[in-house]
Amino acid sequence: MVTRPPTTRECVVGRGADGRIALREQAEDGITLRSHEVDPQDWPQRAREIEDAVGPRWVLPDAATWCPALLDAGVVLARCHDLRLAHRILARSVLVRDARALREASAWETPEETAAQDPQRGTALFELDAAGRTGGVPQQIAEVLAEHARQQEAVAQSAEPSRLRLLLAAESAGALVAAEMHAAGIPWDVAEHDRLLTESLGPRPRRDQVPARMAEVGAAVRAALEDPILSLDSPPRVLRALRRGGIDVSSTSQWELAEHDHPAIPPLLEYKKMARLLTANGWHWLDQWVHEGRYRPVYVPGGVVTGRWASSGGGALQIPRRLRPALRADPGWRLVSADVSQLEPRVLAAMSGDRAMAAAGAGQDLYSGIVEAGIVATRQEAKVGVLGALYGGTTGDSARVVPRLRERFPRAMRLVDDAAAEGERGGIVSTWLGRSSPPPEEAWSTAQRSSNLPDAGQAEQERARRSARDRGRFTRNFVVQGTAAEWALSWMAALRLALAGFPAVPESEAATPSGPAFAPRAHLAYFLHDEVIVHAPASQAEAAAAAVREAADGAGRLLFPGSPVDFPLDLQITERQAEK
DNA sequence: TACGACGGCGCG
DNA sequence: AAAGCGCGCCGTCGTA
Repeated sequence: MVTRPPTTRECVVGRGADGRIALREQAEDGITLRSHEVDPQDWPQRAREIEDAVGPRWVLPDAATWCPALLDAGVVLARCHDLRLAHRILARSVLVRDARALREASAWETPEETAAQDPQRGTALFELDAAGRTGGVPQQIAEVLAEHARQQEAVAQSAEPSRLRLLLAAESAGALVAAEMHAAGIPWDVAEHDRLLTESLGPRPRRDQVPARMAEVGAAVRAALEDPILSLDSPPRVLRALRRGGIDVSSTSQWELAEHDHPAIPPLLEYKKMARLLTANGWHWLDQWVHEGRYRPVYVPGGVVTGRWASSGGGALQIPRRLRPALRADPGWRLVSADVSQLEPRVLAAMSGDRAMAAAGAGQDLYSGIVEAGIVATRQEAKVGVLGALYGGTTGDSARVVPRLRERFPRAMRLVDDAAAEGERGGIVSTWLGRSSPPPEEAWSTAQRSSNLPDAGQAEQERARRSARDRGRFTRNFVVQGTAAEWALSWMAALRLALAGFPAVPESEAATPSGPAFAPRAHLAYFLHDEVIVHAPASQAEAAAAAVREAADGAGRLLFPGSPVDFPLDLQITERQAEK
């Protein structure tokens, strides 16, 4: 029997005395092996040494605070535990049997998301607020260690330690990915973007002027409505003008406008499209968010209650499809773009163990599979029905199709129906790995209770029932959307590690500094719920594509061992994104 | 003048 | 076409 000396598994990071950075290297069982402090200017180098020598799990107060400076110095951490994100999950997961200690550590209860980040701002490691905290969470090493201990205890005593560990690892990997993607940026072709804008709107006008084509189209609307000074940017005024012109609409939304036949309608719809493009992704956006050929949005991991990412500034999750051609690889590089087909219904099939639903999607388009199984007549019906099942559709086609799905996919439908019922009762639901939905607000519960009292009026009862159904639709979707987010995080986490193992390509292939810490190798560049884009040297594109596929298979096996559900990808290697 | 609500629309 | 879920961002408008 050989006893090996304990090896470092974790390195806890915080602030020490006199502005120094404190490190605690710990063994598997939490025993401290080494405790030291470094000066801030030595920190990236020391982190690199520890990373290379040990490859620990880095326990960080908040990866969003710590990673930028490390990445600036070219240091990439392979694994971390983000205490801020983990706290949010554990403090309200129903799998945690006793979350009191966590909830009492109120300094870790931070707002849902960070403020929009000024893209010009530097990445100073520490900007202390009045309470001596950075990024809203405590940084002092003693408090960092205390929180880490609370979290480990909470997980160990939970009903499902292994699931929660997976969730926290995935969430933390996501935090690293977000920091790295922000540092790397998305390769963006400014000239192509400008060309698309000019094509649609006319050439870039002088400051605050309306682009020429847009002005023409606006003039056509005013002429058709015989209102020469009408402001088209004010829905109420446009609505009044439309009604004066004899067009009976109740709003100015495009789908309602599209139903009417009037000479003002086509130019108005076109104007609205143009205005949207100009204000959301026009030249001003380009100036603000794209620098040196890179678009750097601010991702907010865990920013949505379901666990999806949000974004803050730059509109990372809303890039219009028509601008996709501006996404272009560097010369000699490629974009490896992949999205998962019907991620949410597949996740539902897997988590519910619904074999019929798994079979419908096996190796093919899930909606077509539903048609082939004779459940509905058309792919469109299948899609509307499935979306209705996931979102709680009660009208039109989905109301007609959902009962048929309930008959043929009873286990899948029971899972979402149960989640809805739980939500309507005011209960809490959880994702596959244990992220729990927020409890109802106090006002909601009060309204539900009072509507049950004998003297409650008809209107009050109806209002309460409607808000119960609203909440039911939220919890119905929460379990699926949240589990899909977990699948996507697992996918990215595996992919990230695989790409980090790619060799750096020779200098000649590295046209522009690229990738995490600007190593010239394939790296993640974009993520959107069920889609990733890898920016890869041409020589690594095929290998990156294989890694994307393997990571997707791996995510399925990790979350749903033994499940027959597959997660097929639509994958393309291109120099420029297609418009789609 | 500042700010939140809201309409509208982009994304999954 | 939207519907049924989750977002962010822009501009307007009413109110403080």
